[in-house]
Amino acid sequence: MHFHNPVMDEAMTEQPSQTPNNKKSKMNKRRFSDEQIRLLESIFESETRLEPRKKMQVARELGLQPRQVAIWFQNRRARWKSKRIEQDYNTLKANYDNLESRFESLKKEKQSLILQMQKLSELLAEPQEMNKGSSAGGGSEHVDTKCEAQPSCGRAGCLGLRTENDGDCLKQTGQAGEEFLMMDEYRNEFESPASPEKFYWLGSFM
DNA sequence: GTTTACGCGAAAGTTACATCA
DNA sequence: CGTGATGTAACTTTCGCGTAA
Repeated sequence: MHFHNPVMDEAMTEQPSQTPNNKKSKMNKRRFSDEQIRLLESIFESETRLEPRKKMQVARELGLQPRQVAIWFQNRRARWKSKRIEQDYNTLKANYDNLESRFESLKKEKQSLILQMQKLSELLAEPQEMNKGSSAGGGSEHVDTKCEAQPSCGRAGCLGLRTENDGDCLKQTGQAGEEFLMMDEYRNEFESPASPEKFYWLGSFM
């Protein structure tokens, strides 16, 4: 199969010059015919690079200069690459957006859990306030006076649920405080999950 | 075995032109 | 018809690789 090539007829006959001066002049640039493009595309589908022999053969078949075929393949590879980069970008962006929205909902969930915890602490603290006057009450839970001094103590052991180790509740309170502090740091750390490192770190929780 | 010069082809970027809204 | 945007053929520059001397 041979193609008539208007490009060859009108411009290439006078040897597409390499000199920049001629470039501008009368290089009557013509697009390749649909048939030529169709064949080039079908070849490109199976091989994105042409061996010199194959290039000559294709050029002969299409009625083009081997150089034209080579250039077409170069340009086609470039187009293919930029398209792939665009696709990769879209995929990554979709993944990122998805992750970000999950992160946002987890953040909200965390906030509501913290709120719940605070309310529960307050609820559990109320009976202790009432028991203050009657510490000799039969069968009542042991109330740690150190704990009363630390209303913010949110640890289970300090919520009137006595444990082996809550002898020194102050110490635990300190730890709990640090824990909340850390949570704040954590929140600040992730207020803007835009940096790749943070993004990576976040990934380990998902 | 190494160094050097050379040719070739590819990638990346640019230019010039055709086409279309 | 003129114009800006877009697509693409062709070009230039740069680099890496293979090869012969």
